[in-house]
Amino acid sequence: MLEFILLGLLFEPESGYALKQRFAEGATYFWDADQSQIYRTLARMEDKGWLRSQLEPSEDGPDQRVYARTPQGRRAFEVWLREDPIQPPVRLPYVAQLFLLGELEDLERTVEFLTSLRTQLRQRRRALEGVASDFDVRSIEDFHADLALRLGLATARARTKWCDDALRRTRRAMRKEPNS
Amino acid sequence: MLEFILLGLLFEPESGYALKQRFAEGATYFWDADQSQIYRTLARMEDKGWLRSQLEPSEDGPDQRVYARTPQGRRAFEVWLREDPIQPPVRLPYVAQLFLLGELEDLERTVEFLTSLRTQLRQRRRALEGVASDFDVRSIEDFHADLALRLGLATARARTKWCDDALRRTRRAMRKEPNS
DNA sequence: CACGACTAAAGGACTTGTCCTATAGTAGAT
DNA sequence: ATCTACTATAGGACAAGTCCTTTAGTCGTG
Repeated sequence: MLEFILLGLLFEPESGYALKQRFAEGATYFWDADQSQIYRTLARMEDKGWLRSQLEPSEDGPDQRVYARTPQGRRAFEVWLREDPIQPPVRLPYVAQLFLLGELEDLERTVEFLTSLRTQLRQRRRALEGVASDFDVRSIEDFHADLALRLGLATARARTKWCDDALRRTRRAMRKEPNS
Repeated sequence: MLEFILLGLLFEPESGYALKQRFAEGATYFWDADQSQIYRTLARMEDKGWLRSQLEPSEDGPDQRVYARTPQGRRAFEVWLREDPIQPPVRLPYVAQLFLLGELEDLERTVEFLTSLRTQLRQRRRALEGVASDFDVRSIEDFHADLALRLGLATARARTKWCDDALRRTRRAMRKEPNS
């Protein structure tokens, strides 16, 4: 997966270091990757012939290994792009926690949990809203970035709303059964 | 992560096989796990002293290894439950595809992609709605299961709505720039 | 009684991802 | 001069997860 994302981000040649920055900046809302993994993946991709690299002197540090897509790389990327939408494995740790929190029989703790979750969800929503606010669709690339961003936003908003509602419901349940 | 989910599901003793069924049935909306991984994880947990197991004859097949939580297991589980909500790493392959689809400069393909995605999202939504419809909150466990389910539902609904909107926007953009 | 479907457990091989550490150049502050 | 922060790459060790195969008991169907 990461291979194809890196291929996509390499529409112009860049170093592993710069690619890592790009995740930290923009791409965080659909993927994130460890520095170590990025370097290893780039190396592997070069072995496969999807990339070629060149050491280039840097102005503010040691030499950079700058990677560029090869025609094979571009082709592999397009094949991936034309695949059906790839769903991730369902893996929502905090939902698992919430689900299993039933076993504590302690609604007090559930309220605490949801309160903390609300903070997290709001943070994510605000982060996305921040990106969205200074976003101006000029190109077809921007258009797609905007679509992706809005999905994140829609998700984040639905979840914060759900969280508020869940808190209300839990507090109500607590008033009815203050013994638990 | 899986360790704690298994601890949670083992509120009563069960075999690896039965636990795998449970994922397939209900727990799919917050986690899924490979059969092979479940067995290995259970074995590891027994080594740690979180579980103990016993071979028991089965009525319809070979002997089952039935696992039960030990007091240490229960304690470890509670510690995990009391942790702050654990966010998963952001990893949305289909959003990455959509984002990078800009590089194809082919809105036709984007429409195709979104159409296919809509089918997938609707399926997930319907699956969750199916579970939700025959869901009756009787216990505090049910209450938490219901909260978790509703989060899935809210997410699924927001996403299908987003997808419909994205399709409309793309078709509109296509009429304006039919050359791309 | 042969066969397929289901129940049940488990290991091999591999990929992906994480955490930590090492190495080394550059540039500004003290 | 030295220290810190940032730029830059890379490897070791390990954890988590996937795919595939093996082994074996049970039960119903043809």
